[in-house]
Amino acid sequence: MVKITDVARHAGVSPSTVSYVLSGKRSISAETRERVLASIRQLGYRPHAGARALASSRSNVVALMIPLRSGIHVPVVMQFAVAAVTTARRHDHDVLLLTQEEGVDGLRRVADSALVDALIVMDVQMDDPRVPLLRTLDRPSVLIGFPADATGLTCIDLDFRAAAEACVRHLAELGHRSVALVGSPPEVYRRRSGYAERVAEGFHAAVAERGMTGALHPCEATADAARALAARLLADAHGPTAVVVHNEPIVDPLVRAFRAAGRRVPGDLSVVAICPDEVAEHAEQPLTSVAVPAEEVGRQAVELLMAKLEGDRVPAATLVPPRLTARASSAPAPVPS
Amino acid sequence: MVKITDVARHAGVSPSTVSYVLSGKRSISAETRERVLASIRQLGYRPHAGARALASSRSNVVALMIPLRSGIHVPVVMQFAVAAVTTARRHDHDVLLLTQEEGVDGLRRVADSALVDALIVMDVQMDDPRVPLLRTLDRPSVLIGFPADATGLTCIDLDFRAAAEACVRHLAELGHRSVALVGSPPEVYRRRSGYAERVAEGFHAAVAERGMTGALHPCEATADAARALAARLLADAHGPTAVVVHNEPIVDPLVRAFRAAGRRVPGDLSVVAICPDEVAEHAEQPLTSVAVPAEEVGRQAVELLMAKLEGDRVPAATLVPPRLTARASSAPAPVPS
DNA sequence: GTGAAAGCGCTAACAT
DNA sequence: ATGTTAGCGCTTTCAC
Repeated sequence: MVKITDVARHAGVSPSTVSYVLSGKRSISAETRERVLASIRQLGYRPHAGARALASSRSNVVALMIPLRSGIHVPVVMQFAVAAVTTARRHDHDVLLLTQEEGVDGLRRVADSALVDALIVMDVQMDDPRVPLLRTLDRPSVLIGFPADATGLTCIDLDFRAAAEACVRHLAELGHRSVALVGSPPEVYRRRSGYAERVAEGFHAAVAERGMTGALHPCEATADAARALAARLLADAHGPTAVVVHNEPIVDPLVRAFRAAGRRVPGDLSVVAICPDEVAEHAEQPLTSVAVPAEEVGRQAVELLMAKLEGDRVPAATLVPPRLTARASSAPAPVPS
Repeated sequence: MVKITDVARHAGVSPSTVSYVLSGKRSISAETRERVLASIRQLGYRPHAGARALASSRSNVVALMIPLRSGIHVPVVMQFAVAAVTTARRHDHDVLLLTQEEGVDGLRRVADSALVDALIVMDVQMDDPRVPLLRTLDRPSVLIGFPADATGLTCIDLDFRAAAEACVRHLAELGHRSVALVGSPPEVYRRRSGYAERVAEGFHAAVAERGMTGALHPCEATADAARALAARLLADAHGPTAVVVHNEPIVDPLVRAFRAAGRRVPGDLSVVAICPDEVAEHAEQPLTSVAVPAEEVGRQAVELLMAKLEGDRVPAATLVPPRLTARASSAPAPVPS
């Protein structure tokens, strides 16, 4: 293994000069720098990560804890993780992958052992056991999602409240007066995931504000459940003329069930989804949707973390504004017959 | 930060004794061990990962490089990654996440800097640029998938050849004589992914062996492409009575297209898929399938890696045998009218 | 069964 | 602008 002293000898300088060339923490004459860099290249030198971490108390690794639980769309998690890794690399950091399963102890372990400099946790619940830990940890962290009490923490997520409002507004502008929200599985509400609650809040607020009617229908993420719910929604003669869906896996089955029941989409029934753009684009019929910007959230989460590592102050809350794209699944409300 | 000398003082022993209690690398009297462990607990001691890595030249971290490319089913990658992390943790290792994008340089970087002790790479191509590097690296690695030349490497994957054969055998036993293989997108064959080629080989071999007829049809992973392909397959009066599908995203659209064209599945046409069990189970109609055992491959890949780290010899090739589960999409071939 | 002490390879404070 | 050197916290010989 080639080490910093080898490079130093080869370049005819001291080890510290090599170190400073690499870190840029003090000015080096152009000539010396070139000589050192040439030696590094020729010898194929790579600083030893452990030695560096020990001497500098910086590992240049961040932890990313990903959720495993049901009711979470897997591709979104992947998109997020990939964006996080890509962004971290741009800041010369690596990403250590932890699963939710590891829980609070896992976070404590990697933080206390100085394996990581900072942490990102996804899928934060209203009452998340990891939150108090993160508050006491001496290392910076960023949460994806908002716990009930976010004091002293840095959180980021899609503005789900505004997302739901955007969906209702879009439908209201098309003349719809009665809408339904097809939500996450009941389990998600039971464990109080903030995003699900916020979608419901935004939906109800927007509906109330406009004097519309609208109800929340939690739904399991299975085709059967989607069909059953579709049947219930259609059974009511005064049922909704539009549906907001926030439950990726059942978007397609739900639309098919409406069709199978003889309803045209969007002729008789409009559908707006809150889902990743790819899901909306690749549905059988392209869907009007508010995007779940996993890539952007992942990128920004890491940017926030890096800023904190640099000692910068960052906003406690970052709400990514929703972006609604009108596609083929929403249309003016049918004229009452 | 509490360090090993703090623990040593607190327990009234030397630092080396604490170290040995933790590593178990020499015998310690039960009494001393208890006293040391109690001190560790009381002080909340965690060894510094960097210091450890420096002194022992072992980081207890393994790199996992995941694919990003199209034509790869995302949930399978996730399943694999989660299984790898879970298994690594059981062996007291952590997982550093790299993206395919980082390529050969990324692998070299984490290996040469001693950030990781070992590496796992997924989605290995027949002619993969990472293969020669892994061969020269001084650190052990395990490849998911088989390159054209696997000399000196440790590879593991589902036995795709046997998987295709199992599908054909199942159909042959049901009396089918003419079958089609709906494969991966053309791009996947172009970049020579081993698994796609092996499925094709196994399919053709099994078909030939039984004097059946059968052709490969690569297919883009879009519903449109699936519909177009279904139309082509059904246009031929002497077309197949059964289809083997190895392309997760289009399994459902394909079956629906057959139905829409008036073919009953499995009455007129049998369908067998090579896909994760969840896809087969949660399809509109449960599908007969050979499972893609992502979880098992992930677990075994890490077990192999750990064995290599211990200095054990491991098999160069591990082919996970296919497991076919008959479900509602395959039935005896229709009687020729 | 236990202790003393020499590094592991690097960074950064202190020199000049 | 560069060199010298004292650690960073741990593992592991060597010694008893």
